[in-house]
Amino acid sequence: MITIKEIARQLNLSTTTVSNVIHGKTGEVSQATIDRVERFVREVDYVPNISARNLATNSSKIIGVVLKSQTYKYVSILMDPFVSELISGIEERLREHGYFMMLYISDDIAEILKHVSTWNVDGLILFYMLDDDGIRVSEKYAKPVVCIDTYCGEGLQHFVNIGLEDAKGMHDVTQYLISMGHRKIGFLSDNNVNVDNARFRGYRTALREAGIEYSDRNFFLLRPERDEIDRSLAQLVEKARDFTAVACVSDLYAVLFMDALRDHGIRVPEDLSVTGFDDNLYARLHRPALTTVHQDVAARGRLAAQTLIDILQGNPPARREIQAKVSLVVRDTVMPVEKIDKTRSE
Amino acid sequence: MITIKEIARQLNLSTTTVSNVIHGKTGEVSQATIDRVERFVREVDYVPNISARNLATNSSKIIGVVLKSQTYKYVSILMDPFVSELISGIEERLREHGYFMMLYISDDIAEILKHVSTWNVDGLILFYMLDDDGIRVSEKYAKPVVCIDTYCGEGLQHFVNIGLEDAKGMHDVTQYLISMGHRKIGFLSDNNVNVDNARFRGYRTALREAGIEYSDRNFFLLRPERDEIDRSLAQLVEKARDFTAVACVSDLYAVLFMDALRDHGIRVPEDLSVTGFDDNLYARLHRPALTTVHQDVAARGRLAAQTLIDILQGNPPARREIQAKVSLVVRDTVMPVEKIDKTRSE
DNA sequence: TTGTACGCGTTATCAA
DNA sequence: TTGATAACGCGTACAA
Repeated sequence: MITIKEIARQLNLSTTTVSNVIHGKTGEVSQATIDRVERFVREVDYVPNISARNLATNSSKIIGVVLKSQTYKYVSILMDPFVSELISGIEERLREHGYFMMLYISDDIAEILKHVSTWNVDGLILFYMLDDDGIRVSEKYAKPVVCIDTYCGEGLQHFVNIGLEDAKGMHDVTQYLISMGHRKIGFLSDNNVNVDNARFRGYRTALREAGIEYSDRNFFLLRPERDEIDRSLAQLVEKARDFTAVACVSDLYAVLFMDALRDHGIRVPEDLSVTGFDDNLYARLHRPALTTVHQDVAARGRLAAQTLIDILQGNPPARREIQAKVSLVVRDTVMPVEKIDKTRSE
Repeated sequence: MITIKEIARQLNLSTTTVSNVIHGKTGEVSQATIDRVERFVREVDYVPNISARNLATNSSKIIGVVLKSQTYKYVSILMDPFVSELISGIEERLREHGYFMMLYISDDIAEILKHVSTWNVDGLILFYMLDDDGIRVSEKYAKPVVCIDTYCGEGLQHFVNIGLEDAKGMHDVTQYLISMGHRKIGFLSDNNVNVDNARFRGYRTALREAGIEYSDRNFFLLRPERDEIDRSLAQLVEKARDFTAVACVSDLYAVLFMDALRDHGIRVPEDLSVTGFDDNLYARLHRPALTTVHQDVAARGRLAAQTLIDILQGNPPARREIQAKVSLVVRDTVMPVEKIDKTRSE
């Protein structure tokens, strides 16, 4: 691998001049030398040594993408289609701007912070980090941080969050169910904090606006742990017999729930209407195709990366909370309630 | 961030001694200083600067994972569940051994090679690279390379490939179809080279062993391009009326095909038996659940990473071609042919 | 317009 | 048992 020093020697120039030409600081270099250097650099296929450059500039061109490894739903968090799509968007935008992505998958915040500082990472993108972890990062780490789907509480004032219209999306899809005549509408999730809570609030608001009463029985709480999920689904299927529709917090849960329903002889949408949230591959591949709330995940990834790059270049966004748009996608899992009552098998 | 030099100054020692203690080269250091240094290092939370270390050792702890971005099937190659799972396996094993993963997604081999040499990457994992690209990498790049699903031809003698029992898997599932009485069995794929060709050969072998004749009409060639796929699927559905079973080259295609069948009123498995290959989430989530060939993708990712680490530590594997095991998974998309004949709706 | 010389943090080779 | 000191390749202030 050829070095700047060697190029300078062969061209009978100083390393400064060569370096200046390579970096386009050609204000004080004669056109003749510029040409000479540029031609030679191309010829010998010069590639800078990033380690040396990082050492000299006290920076890296690395953006750390931090994922918590703990997950019930998949073997690895990388297998969550949401995460994959997000990363693909982040990666694309970072690459366009000459940054590199380093993935940190761990539950141990201390370990992550160690890596981040050994590599002298220029900025961080955090995904779905809970409040206290975020605060620990924020204390130890002075560089720009962009979060995704993290409802940043106090103490994270200098974080930027790339959120989503969670409440609006769930409100719209619930309202759609109501417009189809449904009044006994359940909400299915595995928790009720952060993103899930925002979606729940959208659901509640839609009910309230329509004058429909809510009770705790409406909450379909799924236990997602590997050895609990089947039993939990079976219970929720039984519970569903008292409802005409269930709005699920995610497409994955909607699909799992629909399959459980089918296994117990309850047809979707003839016996029960079901909706999802996210509009990922599951929603599109499943039959009947899922009525759901669309979000453009890759675009959010790009947005997160872009926001971080902007901050690094001295252009912080106007607001600390950015919300990406959602839209309702009507497919085949919702039926008007009058038809349901007619065909109901019980 | 505290440096070795600073530690040495505060402790009234030389950087050499501090560095030696940190690296456990304590053969020639007194116990007293060892303790003193170790305590201090822990106290000030010393973290090495990787850039400086890489510069000094002329190596990095980075493994490059190279993916070709070109893909019809997904927005980004990262969204292929196979790729996600593979990466998760690679990442896990690399992290366990103190290596870091850097993802390179591009179609431009030259660009990838440039990145690889700027970062002074210690080794490379290539996924599904075609022969000529592999050769170009091999020429410019002297460090260890492990391929995944790349049928390495000549000129890639120093590459190791982590393959799969593709032929055996397809042979077994085809044989299973035959054992259920099927004789009119199609093979669905979008090409017939490399992995797909190996699977095709397994299919052919099973037919031959059973004395079943094969003609080009048996090949269900899918056009996967975004604006072609629907028409292509419709044609294949029509074609399927002359068959009792179709063995698909992948779960994704099996699922897409089954949905197209359903949309055209052909039931699976009552009217047509369908099988897949890979046993990913699609196969498990789809209803009817897909009969398919199981492979443990994450395990292959770990194996690839482990093989590369072994090579880096001076323990190259005995064989250049390693084949991971597969096994048949019987679920609900295959029916004995006699039942099909009875219920056939045409 | 070009060149010299030093610092970045670490490792490694010697010498003490 | 420990310590100077020279690399590693690059960027840059300052000098010429």
